[in-house]
Amino acid sequence: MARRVVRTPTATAPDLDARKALILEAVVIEHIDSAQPVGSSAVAASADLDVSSATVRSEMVALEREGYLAQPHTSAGRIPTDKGYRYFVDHLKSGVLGTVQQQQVKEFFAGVRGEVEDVLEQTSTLLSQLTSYTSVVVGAGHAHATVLSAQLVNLESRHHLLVTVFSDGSVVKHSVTPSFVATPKEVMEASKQLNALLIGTTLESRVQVPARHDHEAALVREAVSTLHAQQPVTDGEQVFIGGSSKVAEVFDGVETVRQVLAILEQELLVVSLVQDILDQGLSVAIGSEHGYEPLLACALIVAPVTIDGAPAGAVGLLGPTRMKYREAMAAAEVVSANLTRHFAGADDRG
Amino acid sequence: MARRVVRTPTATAPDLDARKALILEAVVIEHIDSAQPVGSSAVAASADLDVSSATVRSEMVALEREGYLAQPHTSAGRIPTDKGYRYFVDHLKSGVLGTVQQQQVKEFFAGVRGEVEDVLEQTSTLLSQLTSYTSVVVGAGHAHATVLSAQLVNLESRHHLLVTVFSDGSVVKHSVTPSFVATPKEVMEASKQLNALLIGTTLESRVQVPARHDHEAALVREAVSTLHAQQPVTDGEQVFIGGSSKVAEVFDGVETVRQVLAILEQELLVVSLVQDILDQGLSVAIGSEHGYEPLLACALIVAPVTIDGAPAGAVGLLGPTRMKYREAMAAAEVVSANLTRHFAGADDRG
DNA sequence: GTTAGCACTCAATTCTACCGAGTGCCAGCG
DNA sequence: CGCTGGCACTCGGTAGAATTGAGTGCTAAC
Repeated sequence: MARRVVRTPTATAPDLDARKALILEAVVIEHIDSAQPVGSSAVAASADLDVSSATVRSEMVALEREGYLAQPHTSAGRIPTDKGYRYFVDHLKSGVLGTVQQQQVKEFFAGVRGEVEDVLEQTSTLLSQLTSYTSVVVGAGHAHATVLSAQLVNLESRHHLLVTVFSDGSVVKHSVTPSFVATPKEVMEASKQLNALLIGTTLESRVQVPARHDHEAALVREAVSTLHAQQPVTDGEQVFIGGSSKVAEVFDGVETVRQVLAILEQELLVVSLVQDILDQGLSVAIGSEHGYEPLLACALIVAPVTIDGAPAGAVGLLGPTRMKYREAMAAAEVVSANLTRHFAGADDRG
Repeated sequence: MARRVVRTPTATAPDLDARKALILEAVVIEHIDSAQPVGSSAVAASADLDVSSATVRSEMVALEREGYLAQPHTSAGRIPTDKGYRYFVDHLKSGVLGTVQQQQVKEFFAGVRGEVEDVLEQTSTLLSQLTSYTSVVVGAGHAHATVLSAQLVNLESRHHLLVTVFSDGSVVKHSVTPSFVATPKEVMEASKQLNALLIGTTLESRVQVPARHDHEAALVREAVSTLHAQQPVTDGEQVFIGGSSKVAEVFDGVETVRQVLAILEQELLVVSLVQDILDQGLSVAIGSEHGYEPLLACALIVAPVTIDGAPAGAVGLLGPTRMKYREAMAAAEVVSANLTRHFAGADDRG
């Protein structure tokens, strides 16, 4: 596991003097736009500071010495470092979505309905369409949800299904295959006992299982142990990744594309990545900040989604470090806000 | 929608004379291996026909005239056309898996357990690891499965969950949100009625719903209509795609990678693609054969999975037309056979 | 029917020269 | 003292020319 850099956004930025800040900003903006190193004359022309390119140059060497800019090679322009992007992002005035996108979001949330999973999945598609970056939508696990109902259904001979409904609306099933064939009556009885036993508990609660030796008790024991065998923290979590084809668009270099795709395949890793960033109180992790080497070329924007104030997941956007932060952050924030509102208002509507 | 070419494997191959067949085979094998046009001298050296390169050349012009080979430009070697690959595949002696892979499959199926979905998902990872191609695993929908149990659970105020268990072991949930708040007693009563009404039916059955105007009847009506609103054919189907990062490895050209990834994102399309190929009785679709233009550069290998003789899904491998057919087909077949066996034997084991 | 020989083709590679964007430095200026 | 115009220098990228070499098609001879 790579080293993790813990930092808060504010502690990082010892505030450059106004002119340096303007120059840095100009370089970042221009480089995001052109994907090319930015020269002093371009900066002198674009930013509204009335100085010559020579002055810009001398400021640039300072910025480079302080670690905000880098030079791919002598006699090329400058490109921002991760630290440079960080400064840029920390001093970014929050942007607004384009009107087209606003409309798209509005229509989407007006029309979306159905189960939570479906909504999250469609949201991930929406986000990636809004921004043309790959989106990551994480739905929180049901570690703290309580059991509303547990039911044992016989499929065939020794194969039963334990179907558990949680207070957060999630439904999970587990196979229960004891070493004996139970009668329908025994299954029904076990089902009743399971209901009595499990309702109101969470996956973390310990449950007193009957120690008797009859079939019902055996079924109940097996069902409970199967249910609790699942990892409470990670297992219930859902990840929806939208627009993975965008990876091939926004990153250059087949190898980078491959690496990023490989990361996205490991959903657990993606979840913990997003979680880490949220835990650090960040909304953007740039390059080395998230500590995963294969994602050095990436920036990850996250925005939490809450239900009744409690964290219920997050939406994220994955792009190159030179991504369009303002637009992407706006999109993530708007979508997470809409999602939060959608879930809060879900009961009151149809 | 692009034109679909329907053909059976045997009808396509008017059997080339022995020497041409050998030459074609040599070109295909060599090109799969080297990814480069194959010259006459290479063929003369490799294949065990004792002729000179000049003879091979004159045969090659014939093969080109008949559409089995193509020349990227004059003074380059030959590469196989889709038709050439088709001939090659149709005359392929079925290969065997490498011992490492055999071991891997054995260990996997010895150790795998859990719900069908989990098994399928892990299988897709396995397949892609075995072959370093992207895998597609399709689980059949439950159009013909009968309802084993239906239960209505109240989440909060007007938000209920209809949880339906099918005979194929699948569990689906649907939100039921009537315009009134029902009492716990009403919900329980509705749940009972739903059970009585739905058990034994399929999603395609029409069900007689009560026409009464009380809360129970309204709940039942809403629940049944919600359940039947789902598309029986497509909705229950599951797709698991493994190793999408392999796309970036085996295809060259960012644009191709992007297109293939974009296709893979549309899961419904992938399902119907696999289904189409199976319906044609093929096990491999090469280039234009599957009729999707963005996949012109692809070949797709499929192998059906059955439960008790009935189709229960399929496993597939997606690679470039110059993929390693023998190994990949062997992998797909072995895995599909193991999967079939796994599901057949699921009841008898733990 | 097969083959050795040969002229020809053409993508890929290498080399060279050159261009120009951009830099660092410095002397002069307000 | 900070800014600026000027200038020499660097170095990646490009364009063109020359070269290479794998591979072909053709033909005459076996």
